[in-house]
Amino acid sequence: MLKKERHDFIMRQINLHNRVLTSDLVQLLNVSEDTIRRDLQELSDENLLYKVHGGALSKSYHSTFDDSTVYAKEAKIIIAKKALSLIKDGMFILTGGGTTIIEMVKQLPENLHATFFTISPLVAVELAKYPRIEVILIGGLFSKNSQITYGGQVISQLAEINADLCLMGVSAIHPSDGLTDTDWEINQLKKTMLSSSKKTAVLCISEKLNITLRLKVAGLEHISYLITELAPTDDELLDYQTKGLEIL
Amino acid sequence: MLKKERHDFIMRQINLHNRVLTSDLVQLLNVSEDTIRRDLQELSDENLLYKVHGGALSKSYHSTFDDSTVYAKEAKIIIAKKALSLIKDGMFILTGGGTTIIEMVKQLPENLHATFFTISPLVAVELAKYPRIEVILIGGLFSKNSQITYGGQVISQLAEINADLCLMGVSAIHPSDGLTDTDWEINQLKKTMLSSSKKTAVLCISEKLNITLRLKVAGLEHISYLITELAPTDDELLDYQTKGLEIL
DNA sequence: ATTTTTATTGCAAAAACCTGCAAATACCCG
DNA sequence: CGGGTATTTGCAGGTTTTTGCAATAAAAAT
Repeated sequence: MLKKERHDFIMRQINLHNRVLTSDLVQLLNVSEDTIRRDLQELSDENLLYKVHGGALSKSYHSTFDDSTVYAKEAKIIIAKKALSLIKDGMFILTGGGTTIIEMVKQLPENLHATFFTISPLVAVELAKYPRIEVILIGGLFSKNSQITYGGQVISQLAEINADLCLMGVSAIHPSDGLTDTDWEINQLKKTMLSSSKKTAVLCISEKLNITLRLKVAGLEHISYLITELAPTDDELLDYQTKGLEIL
Repeated sequence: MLKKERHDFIMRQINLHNRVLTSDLVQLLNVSEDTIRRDLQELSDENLLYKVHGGALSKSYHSTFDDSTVYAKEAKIIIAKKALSLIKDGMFILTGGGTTIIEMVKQLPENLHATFFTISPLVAVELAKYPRIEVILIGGLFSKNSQITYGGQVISQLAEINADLCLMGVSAIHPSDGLTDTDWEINQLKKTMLSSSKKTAVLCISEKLNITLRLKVAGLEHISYLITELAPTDDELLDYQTKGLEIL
């Protein structure tokens, strides 16, 4: 293998996973550690990556996407980890958009083998980093605010899907009012997503609990799992425990 | 064996495998290393391949990702500005993916009023920043390599569109061989895009000129505009000027 | 504090490269 | 046809690049 090809390979790995380990590259490329280290050094000299002990990191990831930009990131990672327990190899999974979902996607196990349907381009891009995941992006009008596709075309495509699990972020959830939202289009969309999946998990940080908005999406009886960053026994979740959904 | 034949052989190897090793060529062509080296040097001088230590690489196989580098970014901005002259208020525009297209989108006038169809989530996200642009993301299978949607669903949706203008990046273009590519799915896609638009503009940095890849997308007669970073009168473009397309 | 892992440095062998040169071949023109 | 010129090719040599190894330093991990 030519050196330039090795460099390209390394950069591809970095762009894909945002990081790369020296030891992995040694195996993958079948050369000595020294060679890899020198490659990383050269790429680092060219400002293409950020070299650290043990490997290298994507430059863009660390300069532009600062951790602080994602609100409540800690909480979202906890939620993501819980959601993972619902995901099994071979599943058909439908996801919405939103930062919580994206955070979850980033936590997926490297070798998960599954099929994802999504209405979020950003989720699709994240999912594409996993070699064994098949990604189907549902197209249609693109919403500037929520960065997801919506509208009749999306809904009619969703209607044809029958997923094992739907992972959905929400704007508001309430013990008796259920899921609610403010945007009519998004509302329609979420209803359709619910009916296109055998089970639905709602991912939601605790500050969205006990809020009711204008438009009703669905009652809690249509939700299978509620996932927050709190312990399932937390006081704040008491009111939800009797509603027939499983709290993670 | 004649020198020209050797050159052709080498170019075939390159177009086929995207790379070639000096040592392999020595064996295959049964000549000395020096001869091969000289051949590669000459082909490199003619801008037909990319010479590296140990062999040579296809120029089109410049791995897609290098956004932190300013690699050809200047050129892409020039291209983008030229492309803008084709875009008018009220148009229906179809775009592919790729860094050149994204760069172009970033240069759009703030208040452009138009409808964009795209198969690239990243392009959609960029377009969504413009308040008066309507964005329709065409959904389907999502390609991990090229970060665009593809497959039957995309094609059948494209078939229903009739855009005023199609803006397309390319892998390779050649005066007589026209547009070519390496991936069959992408190939199908591009063909459909061409037939879904009244006019087509090809955006392409000059290093992709005069390259032929395995699969034919379309002859130059199906292209309306060729946009590179070079002046329309540049020598490198001479061969294209007689082909009935407009060079910007 | 000790062990393990990862980095750095210098070195040497192998591979690839370049330059100049000369033999062989092809080409041109009277 | 034949002599002169130009091109092509392989070779000899010296140079550069690449790569793995060993010894040592530095950083994590325990």
